Amino acid sequence: MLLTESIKANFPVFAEDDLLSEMEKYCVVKNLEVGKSLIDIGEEVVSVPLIMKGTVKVVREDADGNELLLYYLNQGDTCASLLTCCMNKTLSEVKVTVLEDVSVLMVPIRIMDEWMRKYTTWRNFVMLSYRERMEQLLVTIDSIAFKKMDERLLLYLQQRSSELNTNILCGTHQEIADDLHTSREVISRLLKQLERMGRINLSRNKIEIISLV
DNA sequence: ACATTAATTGTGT
DNA sequence: ACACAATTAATGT
Repeated sequence: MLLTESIKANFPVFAEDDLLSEMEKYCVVKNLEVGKSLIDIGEEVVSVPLIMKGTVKVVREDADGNELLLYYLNQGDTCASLLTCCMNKTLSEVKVTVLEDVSVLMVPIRIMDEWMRKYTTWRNFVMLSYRERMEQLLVTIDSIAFKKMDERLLLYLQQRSSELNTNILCGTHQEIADDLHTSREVISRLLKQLERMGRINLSRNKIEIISLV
């Protein structure tokens, strides 16, 4: 009842009553605070999170613990990588950590096979999540491979502001630098340039976007 | 309200 | 990349 309502509110695509009542029956809501981990690399994927509120960060990691940002997930999103792990019954390829307190709907893996067959809306949701994530990752990979840092930063700001649907991004220059694998100074200087061009406004822990085009 | 401290940001080399 | 200065926010008194 209450759960169904919040599912509807956050994932309007799930309109089928049967699917909704099964969700109500099998899924659980998890609330996690900043810094908590949803899943780590190598762990078994027992359920897939649908984000109802908050933000998480999905990363890969190399042997020495250097993190590679894959993508952020916000309200209405789910993790494409975990979906594949789920369907192939493989261990998690990614680490998912909470960036802003989240409330997630955990969909148990065992029920998903059935839903894929039974519910068109579920299947479509999964496929769409894949497609969108794949497209976004391709753009990101292109920018890593072919673009200079100034353009990569621009793309980063664009992606984050459109994901969150806001002109104001919170966080430090250091965090951006970590995401883009560069030094804080480089980011500070590039941001300063953008500010001088009148395209953003800077203040502590905050970037206000005026125009990125 | 003021002083102290810590964190973040700016800049020259 | 490093070193240091400047600025800002947080905290104690």
